[in-house]
Amino acid sequence: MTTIRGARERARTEVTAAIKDEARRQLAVEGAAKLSLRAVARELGMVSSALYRYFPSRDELLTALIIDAYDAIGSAAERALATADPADPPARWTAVCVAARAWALAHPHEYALIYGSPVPGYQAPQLTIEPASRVGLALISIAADAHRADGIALPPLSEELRPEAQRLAAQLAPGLPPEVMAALVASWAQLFGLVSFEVFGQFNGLVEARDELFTHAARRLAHEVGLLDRRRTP
Amino acid sequence: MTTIRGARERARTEVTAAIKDEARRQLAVEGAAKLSLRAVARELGMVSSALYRYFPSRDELLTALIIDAYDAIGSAAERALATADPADPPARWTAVCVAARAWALAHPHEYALIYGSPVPGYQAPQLTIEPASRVGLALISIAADAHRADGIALPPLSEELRPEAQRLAAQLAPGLPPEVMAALVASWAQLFGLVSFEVFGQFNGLVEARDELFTHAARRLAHEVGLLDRRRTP
DNA sequence: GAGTTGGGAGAGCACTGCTCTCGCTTGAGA
DNA sequence: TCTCAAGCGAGAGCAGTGCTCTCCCAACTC
Repeated sequence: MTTIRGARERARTEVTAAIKDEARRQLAVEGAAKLSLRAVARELGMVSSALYRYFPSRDELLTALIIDAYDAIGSAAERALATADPADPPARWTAVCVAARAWALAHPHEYALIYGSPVPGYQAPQLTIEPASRVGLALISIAADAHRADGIALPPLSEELRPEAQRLAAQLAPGLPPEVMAALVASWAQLFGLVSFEVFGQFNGLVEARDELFTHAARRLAHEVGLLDRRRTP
Repeated sequence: MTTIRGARERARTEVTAAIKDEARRQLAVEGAAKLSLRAVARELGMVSSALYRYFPSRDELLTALIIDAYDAIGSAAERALATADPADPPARWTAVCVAARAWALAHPHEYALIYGSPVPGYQAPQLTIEPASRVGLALISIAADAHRADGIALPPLSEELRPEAQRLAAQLAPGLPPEVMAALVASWAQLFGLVSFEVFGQFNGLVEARDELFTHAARRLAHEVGLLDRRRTP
């Protein structure tokens, strides 16, 4: 599909990328709320109205940045998963958690864009839900692999929660016990609670040894979804 | 200290409260980013510059709302703690969690103000850290009470994390084992991860039985900090 | 009662998102 | 090859924003 496109089309994708890059730059400095279309245009040497040829509104620009951010943290997680020891599920789990946290700490404003307060009046379009699920899917795949290899057993769920967990398991990881599925969804949210507290400054002046606390918590989460450390329990 | 103040002073506190109320109203409708000083003033029948007699800037108004929000969710948690069965630590824990979640779902924009992305360029002033810790302190007190009553034993921490946990325990709950303290801090962040995912729409189109998932996760968190259900393990 | 202070009104500045119109340039079809 | 619609940048303009400054009246203090 790398046909030689016309100059116009090529220019369009280049300008679009330049706008996103500059917007990301301003995002990193000032945060989403202060991201200004006019300032982006100014920095790019164009007039603000010209920018509307590429993004119909400020919200659309933000949506593009949101999708890119989801993809960035998602691929960071997937890269960590690919390089971790396939035979050590807890290590794979913590590797993904650590990678997600590292990306968040390196890109706090982009992280805030996707895991902070949703932009006012803004409804996440269908387009974002697929990239948004990549980290979660990485976590699920770890549990699914571990379950295929050794089986995972967790205490049974309550009557009220089991059907939901079964539905989710059927949808996302057929064969995975509902108990594991429920633990996965909860752990997924809890993981980002840990990251958000750190990125958003909730630990400021309270927790110092954040690396250690995070890896400790990530390991406990792995235990919570039933991933057992073979080195301890062979 | 309820001395009869002059008309001026009384008017000042009344107008200040009216401004905050109207701001909160607009916050609930549009969200923090669209909260406009001019709109608040307009709605109150005053001119925008007059509002600056009460709040030196938009950020100061937001800070006031933030403190109020922290106090609101904090007192909701404390109320839940006060009415729960004192002899049942896991029940006390889940009661506090459920109360915090209920407040968040009822006041999503105020919740976003305090647990979402920090307002751009905004540094939380010292004033906010005390009200911000009320929910956390409620959780800590549950574990401290349970530890005093029955003792809590958890697996030992790593060498790297123990000193930090000991420091935190000495500062916040003298006598509490560092293992419990570390679990508390992590659970505190994880709790708000669950709430944030729900409030910010991360569960949209994925998780339906949110009440059940949340109470399940809250119970697991209680277990994680070492609160044992006596009815199951007498 | 005189003087100080608090606070509302209004104009104004620099900025924002967004629209609309006016041209120039590009590229596809006749 | 020529034509003509589509793409796109420039500029002006609108309604809104946070914030400042000046003016002036009313309230409180001495």
